[in-house]
Amino acid sequence: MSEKLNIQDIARLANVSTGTVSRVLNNKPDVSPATRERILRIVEEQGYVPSSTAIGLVSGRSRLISVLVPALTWPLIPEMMVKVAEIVEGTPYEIVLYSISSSNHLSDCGKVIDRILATRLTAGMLAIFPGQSAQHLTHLQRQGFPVVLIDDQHAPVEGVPWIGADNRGGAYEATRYLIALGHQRIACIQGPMKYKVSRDRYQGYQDALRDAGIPLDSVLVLEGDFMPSGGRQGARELLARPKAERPTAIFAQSDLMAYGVMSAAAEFGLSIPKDISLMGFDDNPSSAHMQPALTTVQQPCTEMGQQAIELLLQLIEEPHLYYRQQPEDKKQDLTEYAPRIQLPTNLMIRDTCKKLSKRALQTPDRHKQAVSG
Amino acid sequence: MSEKLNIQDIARLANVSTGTVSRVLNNKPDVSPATRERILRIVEEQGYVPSSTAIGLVSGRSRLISVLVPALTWPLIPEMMVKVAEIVEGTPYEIVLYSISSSNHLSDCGKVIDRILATRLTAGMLAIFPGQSAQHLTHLQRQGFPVVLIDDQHAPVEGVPWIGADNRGGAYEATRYLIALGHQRIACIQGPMKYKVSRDRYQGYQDALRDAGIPLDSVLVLEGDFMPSGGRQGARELLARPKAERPTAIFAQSDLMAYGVMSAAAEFGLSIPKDISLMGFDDNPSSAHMQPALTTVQQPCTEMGQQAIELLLQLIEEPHLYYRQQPEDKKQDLTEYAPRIQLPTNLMIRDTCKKLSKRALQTPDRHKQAVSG
DNA sequence: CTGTTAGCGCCTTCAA
DNA sequence: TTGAAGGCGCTAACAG
Repeated sequence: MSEKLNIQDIARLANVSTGTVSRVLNNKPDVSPATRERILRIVEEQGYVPSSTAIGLVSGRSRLISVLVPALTWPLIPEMMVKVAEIVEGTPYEIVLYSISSSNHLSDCGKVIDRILATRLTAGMLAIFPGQSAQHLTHLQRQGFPVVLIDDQHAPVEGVPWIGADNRGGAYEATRYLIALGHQRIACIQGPMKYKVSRDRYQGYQDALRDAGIPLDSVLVLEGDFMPSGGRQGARELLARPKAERPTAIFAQSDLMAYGVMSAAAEFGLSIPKDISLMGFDDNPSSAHMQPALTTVQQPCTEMGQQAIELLLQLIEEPHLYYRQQPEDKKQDLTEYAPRIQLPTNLMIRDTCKKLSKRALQTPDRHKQAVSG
Repeated sequence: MSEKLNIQDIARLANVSTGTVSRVLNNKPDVSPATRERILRIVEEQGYVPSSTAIGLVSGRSRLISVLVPALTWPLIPEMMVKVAEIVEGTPYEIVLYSISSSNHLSDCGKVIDRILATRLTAGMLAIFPGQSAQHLTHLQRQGFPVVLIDDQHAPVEGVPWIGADNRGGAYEATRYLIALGHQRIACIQGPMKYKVSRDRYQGYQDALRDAGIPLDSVLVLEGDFMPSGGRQGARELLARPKAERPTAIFAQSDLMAYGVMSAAAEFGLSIPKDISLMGFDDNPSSAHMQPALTTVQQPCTEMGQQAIELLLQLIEEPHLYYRQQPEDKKQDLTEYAPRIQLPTNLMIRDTCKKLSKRALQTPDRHKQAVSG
């Protein structure tokens, strides 16, 4: 127990060779039941656990999985990690955590990734919201190193398995809900439009308006930064307008921005949802605890984490299901089999959206009602 | 680049033996500058990175560090992890994440820990808020496996390095602040008293009242569960009382419970801080975004993470600084050198506490003013 | 200064 | 069904 024992010690104790012990440990056939039994008993008694390092060296495969995350403090990352960790725990694998903090400049980030590949310490990688690093990752994949991406900033890349949320659908549903509540002047505070996620959510917003026959009013669309300050700033701009030009609802494309909207509303002495309705996006854990509780679109964090890690494990364990050996090319090809999984979001109706009273409805066209989607 | 090359390939390319390459790689002396230069160049050119697995096997030491965390979704854990990850990134070590989810029953947890020790996959362990598992950990430490604890549920154990926050001091300062604002009827919604953290915070509350000459009123002290529902329930009980018996301030011993208090206040149509002041504890990231922004006691997450991981790295790299070989005993002893580090908290004054208007002051004794601490 | 050799703990042929 | 032997990639003596 105290002094670490090795396979030879077990072999000696069982009066067999190390080869036999190894076979038992790896559930290989061709071992007599009696011998197997005896060895197993001794292993148990001695609390022997094989050195994963040695196994890694000799077998050439690793039982470690890289998980690359942006700052752990970023909303929803912990939610995903919980599920990922839970699933990995049920396997012989362990998670090696690589955190791309903001302080790592891009160059470092590339180095980190190169090192991950070079050392071959891990058997594969799950990259969550890799941002700028996404490009480096496709490189890994092309070298035959299994990578799965959970991303929302970029469109899926050829050949790299990709998991994401249906941001367009979520925004569509959220906007449609606001419309159903009677809102027509619905402002949209976007994220940075360089990100696919922002464009997708904006698209959903646009589509819902269009399907309801509400003309898009560009003065109601502002670009934010996904952070509270961006939401606050956008809301201030919106709320400073004369009442007739003010939106009756604000759709903040992230919960953090919604928090900023709430504080701006307080500044203006406006009450949510009485004076103005508010919709968020993400469903950060704290959103349910806001006063009033934030109505928002829940990202399927758990499912994304689960799908992604299960896919990665499969890529690692059964690469033949996905990779094809290119006869004339030295590299492997996953192109045609790279899964793209887009998971549905979930509208969380809480207390920040209110049915618009009749008298507030004063737009010319209101002949259509949204039903599609 | 594509086919992984080993130290022999480099040796061949440089026309030297593997021994020499190894010496260069490990910065050993006794290599001619010219040779060293040449080898380094080739290593660089080829993008060669030694196999950490092989190094681990031959040297008997690991470059992996276990970090044991409760659910990553628990408040403040990500904040600590960020700093831990950042520091580890500057070392040759990597983080292996073990998440003790609530689904793991205690038995499993013990198994996880036993396995960590048995496989010797990692060189040491940082355990953050290990809860019930703390007992298993002392066991590890005793086997000569470096462990550092960040804990608040239990008193430091003999021989196990321990990092914590000054919960008593934080609660003392918070209570004193409320008193300075003129509050005398200050309710305290505690965490479960089986935890040291709850007792410590309660002690701080008590001490501050005592030092201010305010008698402790037990009807103002309720036990909660650190969760929003506990805070809500406690606040409902408090706020349902006739106004004269109601507290003028509530000290919730966690931010989550403070959120519950906020929702209870809203139910009662009470405004914070106009009608009642509220103090939290922890400073969850979202607390600054609450409406109104929550005044609370900030836990030194970053510092705790930093101190803990730096200590652990030192224990791993320079065990002689801490361990003494016991001549007659097979085990090592760290008892007398186990550091106990208690870090100060930080009062974050925001918008949920208000100076009590004079007319509300109607208690008999108000002769002392708190100044100690 | 540099090459050679013997393992680290294990798995995997190849014989027996 | 089992044992013996040869590495996996690297480091650490020990020679030269």
